[in-house]
Amino acid sequence: MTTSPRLSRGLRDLLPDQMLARQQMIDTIRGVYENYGFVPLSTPAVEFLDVLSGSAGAEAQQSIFRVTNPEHEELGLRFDLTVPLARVIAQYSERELPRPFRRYQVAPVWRADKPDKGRYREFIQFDLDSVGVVSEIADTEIIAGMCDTLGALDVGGYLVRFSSRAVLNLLLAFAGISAEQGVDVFRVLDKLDKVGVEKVRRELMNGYVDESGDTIRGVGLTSEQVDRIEQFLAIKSESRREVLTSLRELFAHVENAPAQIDVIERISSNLYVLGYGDDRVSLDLSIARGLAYYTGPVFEAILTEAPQFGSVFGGGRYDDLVMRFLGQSIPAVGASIGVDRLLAALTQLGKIGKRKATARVLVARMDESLEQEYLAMTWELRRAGIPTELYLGTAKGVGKQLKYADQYDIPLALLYGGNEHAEGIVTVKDMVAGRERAKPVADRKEYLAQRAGQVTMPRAELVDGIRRMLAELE
RNA sequence: GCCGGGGUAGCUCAGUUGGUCAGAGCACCAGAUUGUGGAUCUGGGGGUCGCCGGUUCGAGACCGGCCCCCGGUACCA
Repeated sequence: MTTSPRLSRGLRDLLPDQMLARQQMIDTIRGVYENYGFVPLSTPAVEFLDVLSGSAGAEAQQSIFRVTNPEHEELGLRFDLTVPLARVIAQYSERELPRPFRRYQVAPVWRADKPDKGRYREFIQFDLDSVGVVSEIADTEIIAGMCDTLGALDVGGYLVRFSSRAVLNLLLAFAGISAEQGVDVFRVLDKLDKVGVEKVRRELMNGYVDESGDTIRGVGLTSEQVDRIEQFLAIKSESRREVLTSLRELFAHVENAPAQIDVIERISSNLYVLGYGDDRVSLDLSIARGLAYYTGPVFEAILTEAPQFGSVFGGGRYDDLVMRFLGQSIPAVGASIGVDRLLAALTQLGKIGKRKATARVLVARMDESLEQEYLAMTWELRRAGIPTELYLGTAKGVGKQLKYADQYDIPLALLYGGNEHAEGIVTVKDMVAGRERAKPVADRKEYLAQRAGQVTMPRAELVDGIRRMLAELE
């Protein structure tokens, strides 16, 4: 009896073409973050359960993967990178980790949720956070970083929308809603994009029964309270300045409103100064974010060419997350990219290269007596920084080896047999040009005779010649 | 979690009232073609018909249970 090769649901392998796409994306993001001067951090996949659990609600607890160890400690796999960051901040002194601590982290996280389209139980997050900065310059920097990252990824159009939990708290005061109800209100408002105003209104009041027969429990607000929420949500403009003006008018009599609105005004103003205009960053008061732990500005980014993928990049300020470890709050603000979700979106938009190989050159082995020549040429190219694969399979024929290059999309094949050896030359075949030129040829003999896409060059000029050909392919 | 639709070759799928129904196309491999990936032709390998049980002389098909996938919906730190 053999073992059936399989994976538990929600888990997947990434084959080389998928890994190359993911790595390319991660490298681009890392480039932006390091350009901003953030530093990398790694934490273990496994944490103590109580460390993970603190900020999570009851249903969040359910989706933690439990882990056992020989000591029978209560452990789990991390479900995000923010909680481990909070642990690190609390655990290391300022001597070891001087503040502000600005770190990036790219790593897998695990959630034992029901898998869905594009949603797995293991996925990569790429986080960017500033810890220890009260000033909204840190928030500005995160939002700008989101813009620059999406720009560098060449995602096409994008829009970073931001709002503020503090402003939403003003709304609670304005509408006479208690803090406990506020949590539910934010959760429901977060669905606005997805389900529309009408359903949100009903869910905020008495609830309803949806098309599938499910009962949606209502929050229990009065009609007057919902009216006030709708007045707030009615503040919409492509101009951040206009939104701020309207907001000040609406909350003219709400206590503390000017100070909180000043915060987002400064962020907006900073962004204008840096050239992040209304076309890329919008002040959208309907942004709430599901997470309970946000305390200040919140933001999320959508792709304007693929809005159905929802928020691909989200974050906010969470000043109290370290509280439960240290008993005191430390200001923090950050954002997280759903790498796999964004990758899925970019793949669908056709913006991801479909590389299958890292090699740019395949050295074919055509004649056993020339074995060491093949080795020598391969290492010559490698030492010149040209990614090169020496064909290691058992096929003897050139045809098989070219087919191999074809299957892996290796653009150049180096052919060196007895003929080339005798003349002191090498033959290099451009696979793409070869394919194009062979297309109209129906006759086999003619096809073979034309040696499509091939050039020869002196053996001594191998490296320069290949380099030139690769440069032309770009 | 709930509603609906599915599961037959690597992929997409056909399979009649239960009785040569283990099939097609594509892909793959080999040969035609011993130094050329394409095209063409010829040949070939491949399946626990999702799993377990039941009905039947006989089940891919019918019945029951389970698993998984897809669409919708809910949840999502």
